[in-house]
Amino acid sequence: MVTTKRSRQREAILEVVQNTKCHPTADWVYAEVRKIIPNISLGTVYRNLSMLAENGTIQKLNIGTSVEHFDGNPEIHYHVCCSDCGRIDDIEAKPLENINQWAAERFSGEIFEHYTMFVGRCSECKDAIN
Amino acid sequence: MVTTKRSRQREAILEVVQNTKCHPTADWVYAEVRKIIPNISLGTVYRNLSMLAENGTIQKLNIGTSVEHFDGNPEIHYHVCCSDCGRIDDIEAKPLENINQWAAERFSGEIFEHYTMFVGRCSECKDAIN
DNA sequence: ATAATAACAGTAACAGTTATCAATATTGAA
DNA sequence: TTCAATATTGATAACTGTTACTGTTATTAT
Repeated sequence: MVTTKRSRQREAILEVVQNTKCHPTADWVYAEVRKIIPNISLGTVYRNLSMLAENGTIQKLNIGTSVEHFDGNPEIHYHVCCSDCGRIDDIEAKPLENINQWAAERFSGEIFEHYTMFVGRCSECKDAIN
Repeated sequence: MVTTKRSRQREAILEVVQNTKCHPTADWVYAEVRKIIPNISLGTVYRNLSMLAENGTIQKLNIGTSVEHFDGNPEIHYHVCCSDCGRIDDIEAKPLENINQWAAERFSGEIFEHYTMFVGRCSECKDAIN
């Protein structure tokens, strides 16, 4: 039987990811968690982020770069990547389910779900221009 | 002044990418091009794929894995990734431009464009089930 | 032909991530 | 409480996909 034991490291990692809106990378989480547990290892951060994503507590995002990002909100939702500063913001809305139907009508197989990434300019960078 | 010189390697790479519908990785292209130019180097494949994507002849795709894929069709369009076999198919339609407007209404910044990746089951895998 | 230089093959370096392993921490039962 | 079983850890090596470097080769304009 495979049980799961709690660990202070995992709990700290989860707290860091849940308490930011910045859709962090493993490295960013590592730097933050080290403020709480200074000798935590990077491998532990990776291992636990994957574990938490696997069991649906958080989600792993693919934002179009080669680096993986994480989201403390496990609900699937859209994101915007600012083309000026790279920041990732949420689109506060439910995914458009009818798009799956639209795609299915144009595809010979089946459609289950979709992921959409917007590219834009965040409000801060927009303001900075003017 | 920066000129561009033709090369047999680049032309072979382009032909391989344009003559497949499989949205290949650099490694796959490398294997194919070696059938034409056996001693071509992997670095050359990467260099030219990037160059061709940069100048808009082909496009670099991010399909949600850590590996980059390429598409001989430079027009932006949607894709479906088969959750059974991993194959990537095109959705034969223009991107839904009004989605940008929809997103902009739910976001404090600006929206320029979007990328959508569908997850589904290709027709072959669908048939294989029955 | 020739000079200038873009592109090459081969290979080392790099970044992000995963795997390995002995030591440590957590857990449930005695 | 102690204690045995074992999940998790820190440290580090290994791995993967990609990029950078370097001396040589191929393309191009003159």
